[in-house]
Amino acid sequence: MKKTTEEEHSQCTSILRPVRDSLDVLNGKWKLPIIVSLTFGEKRFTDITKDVHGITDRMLSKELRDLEMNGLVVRKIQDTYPVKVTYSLTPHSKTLRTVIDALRNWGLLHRKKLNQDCKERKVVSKK
Amino acid sequence: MKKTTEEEHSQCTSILRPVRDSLDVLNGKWKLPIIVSLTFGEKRFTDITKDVHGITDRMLSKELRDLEMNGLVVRKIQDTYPVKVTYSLTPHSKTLRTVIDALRNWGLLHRKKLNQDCKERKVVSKK
DNA sequence: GATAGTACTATACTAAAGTATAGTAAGTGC
DNA sequence: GCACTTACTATACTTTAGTATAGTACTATC
Repeated sequence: MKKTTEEEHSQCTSILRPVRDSLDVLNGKWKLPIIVSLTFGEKRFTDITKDVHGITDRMLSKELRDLEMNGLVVRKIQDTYPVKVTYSLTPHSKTLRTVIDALRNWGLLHRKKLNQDCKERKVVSKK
Repeated sequence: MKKTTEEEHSQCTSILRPVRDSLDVLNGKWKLPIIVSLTFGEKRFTDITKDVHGITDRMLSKELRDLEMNGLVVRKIQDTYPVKVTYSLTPHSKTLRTVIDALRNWGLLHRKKLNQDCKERKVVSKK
């Protein structure tokens, strides 16, 4: 095996830095799913809970606050009676589209792979 | 605001399912950085720690085991004296390239955005 | 013989993420 | 007046992620 060069190492960190910046903002089980839900237009609190199966009110409340602070989600209060609260994406969070598409495609690929491996194992065990 | 239609909801879950499949495998602070490090060829334990700043031995050990179980990393033991252990990507984990590229680009964009917002705030505060 | 490197594991801990359950203050519909 | 909805918050808890520090068994090198 060849030794890791200085060049290679600095090339590596030039990828790692922005990747970790992204992960810092998007980490956890819920943030991206919430954003996916909001790509279909502005939604109310309970509408999001219906899309994102399994999330609790507490988590959704917390994650929406986080996303708002990071400039990825806007909270709007319409002062009708009763008060309506809606959440929507910012232009900035719409640039996450490519990330979501990539994760989606890879998720599909990964599941396919798992099924394939599973089949192969069955064939082997029949011998 | 228009009501969420059934159609929209099922379209949403068709994206959400694979995205969450991906997140289940890739979650946490370290897995993707480790994979990025290994995209530059097979590496030894300490080489990875040098790339991925801040990771502890314990975490790297655990995450490599996780990745191996998920078929994303291969562990090879060369029975030379002393024993050499190397880690490398599988063909399957190489398909993560698009995910990594997307996260990298978004990370760069996000940092740019933060700097911009920071400047604007400075201008405002000068008034 | 001392020091350093490799590839870890062990132990103990903190912090963050996530879950479960309940409650509230407002209004709507019957 | 009663059940129901909306948009949450509060409290308490468990689980997972991550950190800190030390140790081991081996070899290599000075």
